[in-house]
Formats: sequence, C-alpha cells, structure tokens
Amino acid sequence: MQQTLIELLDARVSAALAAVGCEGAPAVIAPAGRPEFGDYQANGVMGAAKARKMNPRQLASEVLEKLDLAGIASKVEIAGPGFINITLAPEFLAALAHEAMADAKLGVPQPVSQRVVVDYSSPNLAKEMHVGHLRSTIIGDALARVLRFLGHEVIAQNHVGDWGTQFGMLTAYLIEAEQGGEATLALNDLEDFYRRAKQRFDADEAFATHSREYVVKLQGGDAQVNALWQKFLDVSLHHCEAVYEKLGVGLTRADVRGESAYNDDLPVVVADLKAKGLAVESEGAQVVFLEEFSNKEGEAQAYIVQKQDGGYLYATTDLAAVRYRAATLKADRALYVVDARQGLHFQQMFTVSRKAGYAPQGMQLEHVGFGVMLGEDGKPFKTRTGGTVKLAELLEEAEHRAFALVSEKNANMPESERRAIAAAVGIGAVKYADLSKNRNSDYVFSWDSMLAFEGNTAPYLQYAYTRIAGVFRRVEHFDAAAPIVLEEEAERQLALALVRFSEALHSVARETMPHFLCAYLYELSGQFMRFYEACPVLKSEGALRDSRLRLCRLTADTLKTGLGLLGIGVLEAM
RNA sequence: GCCGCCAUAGUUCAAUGGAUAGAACGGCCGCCUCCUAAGCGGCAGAUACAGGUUCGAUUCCUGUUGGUGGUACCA
Repeated sequence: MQQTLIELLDARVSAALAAVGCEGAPAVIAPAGRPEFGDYQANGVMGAAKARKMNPRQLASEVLEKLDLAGIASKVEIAGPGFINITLAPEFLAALAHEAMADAKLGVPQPVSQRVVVDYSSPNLAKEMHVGHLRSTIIGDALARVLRFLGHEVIAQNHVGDWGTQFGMLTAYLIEAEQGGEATLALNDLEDFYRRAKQRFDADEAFATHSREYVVKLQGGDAQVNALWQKFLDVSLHHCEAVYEKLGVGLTRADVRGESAYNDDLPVVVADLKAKGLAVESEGAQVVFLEEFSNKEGEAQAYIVQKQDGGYLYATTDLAAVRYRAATLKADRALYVVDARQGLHFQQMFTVSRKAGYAPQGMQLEHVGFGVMLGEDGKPFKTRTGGTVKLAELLEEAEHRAFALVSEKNANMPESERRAIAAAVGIGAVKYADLSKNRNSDYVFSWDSMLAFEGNTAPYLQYAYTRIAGVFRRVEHFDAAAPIVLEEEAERQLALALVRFSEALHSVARETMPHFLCAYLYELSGQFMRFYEACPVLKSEGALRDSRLRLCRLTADTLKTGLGLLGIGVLEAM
C-alpha cells in the first residue's frame, strides 16, 4: 500500500467532491466515532455545502453517486446532517492484512525521507541522571525509532551539559580525591561527589579559589586540568550509559555532542550577530531585541547572547548548535525534546536562527516540549525526604516490584526467567506510563497505577503478545500463506486495527506525539483480547484455523514492532 | 507587572471543529471442566464559570476564577 487508509479515502472522497463542483473542499476523513457509523466517516460535505449555500444532505447524496469505493467499502451511507459513513469490505481488509504480512515494514508506507536531528536526553554530566531526565530520554528515543522506521535518517544528538563553572570545582575536588587515593570510590556516587565538592567549595576559601583557577585553566586548554575534566566526563557518561542500557535506550558515545563542542564557535556567533545588526550592546551585555516578542507597549523582549563579564549563555550555545545542525549535519528537520518550561527560550532561539540565516527557511525547527513529573501529592516528584530521585534507583524499584508480582503469579518458574520478565515488565511499565500520556501536560507518577499491571499499562500489551506466543507454542503446522477470511465481527475489527498501524506511526512522526502509538497499541491489544475470547483459534479447523492463526501472527508482529518502537520489549511468557 | 501553558467521571488519563465526550483504576454485578483470569462482559459516574463565533465547540475568540511556568545576565 502506498498510502494510509485515511489518505486513500481522502483521495476518493475529494475526487467525488470535485466531480460535483466542490473542487478543493476538504474531505475531512476520520475514524468513525461509533461502531454503528461504520469504520470511517467523511465530515467534509457539511462544510462544503455551507460554503456553497447548498443543502448538505442533498450534496452528500450527489457526492455518494460519484464516490468510487468499489472493492474498498461494503457499505457507504449518509447519516445525520450530512456525514458519509464508510464501512470497509472484509475482503479489502483481508487483502491489506495479507499485504502487510508479506512486508518487512508491515505495510507501512514510507514517506519522503528526511534527515532529522533529534536532540534528547541531554543530562548535565556534573550530576547523576535523575527522574527529570526520564521524559526527554524516552520520548526522544521513541521518536527517533519511529522516524527511522519510516525511513528517515535520524541523527541523535545528546547535548550533554559538560561545561560551565561547576566543572572547575569538580575537577579540583577530583584531584584531591585522587591524592587521597579514593577517587574511584568517590566517583561511584556522582550525586554524593557533587555534594561533597560543593561543601568543600562553600566551606574552604582556598578550595574555592583553587576551583576558580581550574575553570580558567580548563577554558585555557591546560592539559592536566583537561585530562581531569575528561576523566570526570568519562565516569559520568558511564553512569548515563548504565541507565540507557537498563532503559533500553539506544544512545551511544557517538551521539554525544555536548555543550563544550561549541565553545570555539561562541565568539564567532556573537560577532556574526553583531555584524548582522541583530545583537547590540545593552547594559554591557550583547543582546538581540526581538520585536516578535514585544509587550503591549511595543518593547521588544531581550535575548542575551553574551553576559556583561564576557561569558556566554545557553542561548549562545544553542545558536551555535543550530548552525552546526543546519550547515554541517544538513538536517531537514530538528527536534528539541526538552522540558516545556524552556518554550520561550526555543521560540526566541528559533526566531534568531531564522533572522541570522543559521536555519534555512526549509528546515523545520520544533520544540518537542513536555510537562513535569509530579508526585501523588501533585507537587514535583521527590523522594520521601525531599531529594531528587535518581533514575537508576527508580528503575531498580520498578524491577523489584515487577519481580515480586511475577514471582507471585509464577511460583514455580526459575528465578532467572522471573528476573528477565521483571525487567521487561517493570521497565516497560515505567516507560509506557510516561509515553502513553500527552507529553504537553504534567503527569502524576504513581507506582500503584503504573505497576498494578492491569488496564492500560505496558504489561497489558505484553500479555496480549504472550497469549499469541502461547498459541503458537501449540501449533505444529499451519499454512502461512492461507487466505485471511473475516467473518466474525471480532475478526473484522481486529483486521481493521491491524491495518491502521501506518496511520498511528505517521501521526506520531508528524505531530511528534508518542502517545498516539500507545493509544493505537492499546486499541489493537483490546481488539485482540476480544477476538481471543470470541474466536477459538486452535479449536477451529481447516481454512478458518489457518486464517485465525495468520491474524494472530500479524497481531504479534505488529505488537512486537510497535512496542519495539516505544523501546519496550515483548516476552514469550509472563 | 508582562507573556505562556493548564482546568474533562471519586482518581489517573484520552478525544485532527463533527453525531449519544472515550478508557483505565476504584465501586457494584457476572464469566475459568474450554488456546495463560496480568483477561472478558455489564451497571453507575465528567467538559471550572459567563458570554461570543459556527450548520455544529471539550476544541476557536473574549472575560472571570483557580492552578502552574517563564520573564535582562542558570540551564
């Protein structure tokens, strides 16, 4: 299939609209709101009729006469004020399912390929990763996977915080720890390391002076301090990689391009902005005034690119980065998976990038923002004692809880197997709980609802997969090329859900909304569960059995692929 | 102050301007001699408030209330 079902129906209805004198009128195809309205509905007739002062039901019947859905729909009817309800023919759905099974991409059409930079995770290397890094990391990872699946060339950019005055303090403390012979031990817990360094900094004036000197030496390229800094970064990145490994996130060292990578470019950017008349001096700082962000009095908002003391800010670094992504990486599209609170910064940065010509007109710049994680009290998620929750500890807790539940349900299963299931289920539950929500809103993190492992959770989807795996364990032979026959309503609904995979993926890529894929997979799993209850597979016979087994096969493949795109694993048993 | 975002069942979340606002959890009632009940079916339950635009508004506009975030030298 070269297009999604919606695209196909849109083309057909648009053609019919054009045939009755409504050229250019949008067909407005949407999945039907209710089962009795069929599978898809075309809502465009009402608007077209209104614009032409026509009777909408009359126009709908004219459109219907011209509408060619031969071989596609089994029923097309006008309803309500002028809706066109379309029910797809079982044979058509069966054919699409058949095609999907023969295709490595499960029948998902590949759009025109773009080169897409996805900036995500980007932790500060001065400290250990905490829960605040979870959303960027997994949302970005899911988007990167979906874009790659659709044939885009994704360049992941882990824009880590590896620069700034705090690294003077950390390297100074590292050399002390090394002299004390306990550097390895001290670096075991980065959070603690930072705390102790900060305590030294605050309590000991000599150490503070020493730290400041190190900042200067670091910036000046001093070999010894640079080596210490590199060592610290290396340790910190190892901590990150352990978390990525546990999370099943594909980021590697090759994707790391930290803030420090742009150091040399910062004065160049500022000079360029000045030369272009964009940056001007104000109160000793270099500032770009943006009339796009002015208040009612017409006063332009300031966007500072260089401080009074000559230092640079993240605004400058981000401008250098966007220049790099456009000019060197030649990206068609750049996604910034960063906290929604930085929305204003990105809007300003994008505006300056356009004005300065750093990002060409054709390059899409998108801030993929997301809300904060809240505790069950509605306040930012913290430990009982008010500290930040380390990501590594959160994930351990998830596995721990999952292991207890797995053990409860499968007392006789070998421990190693229970551990493997607990890892997939626990981590999957954490990721799914996050990814399944609209990223724009804040969300409440709740162990209880996340690890109840029932309802709309990752384990529900994983369980649907294991049920299918269980069926195939009992199958000795079946005709993998047998025709798919959709007679029962549950079979038809399952097939419909299966062929909608492409719509879900295209929506995710277009809107950068992973929760669309979660909603899709939950719907698919639900349809499968209903099919499983209503249509015996192994107890049926002959062609019917083969057909049902093929539906099972495609469902399993789609679930595995879809969950894989969310970075969630499936299990043969659980 | 100014600018932005948010407000949907008891709770946690959905809903490209479309029909009777969907789920999940919790509550109540059913379904395992039958492919794993981490499942399936049923019942009750919601758009903060007031206007406006529209054939049609949870969605767009205005105002109100209540949250929350950003906002000249952190990121």
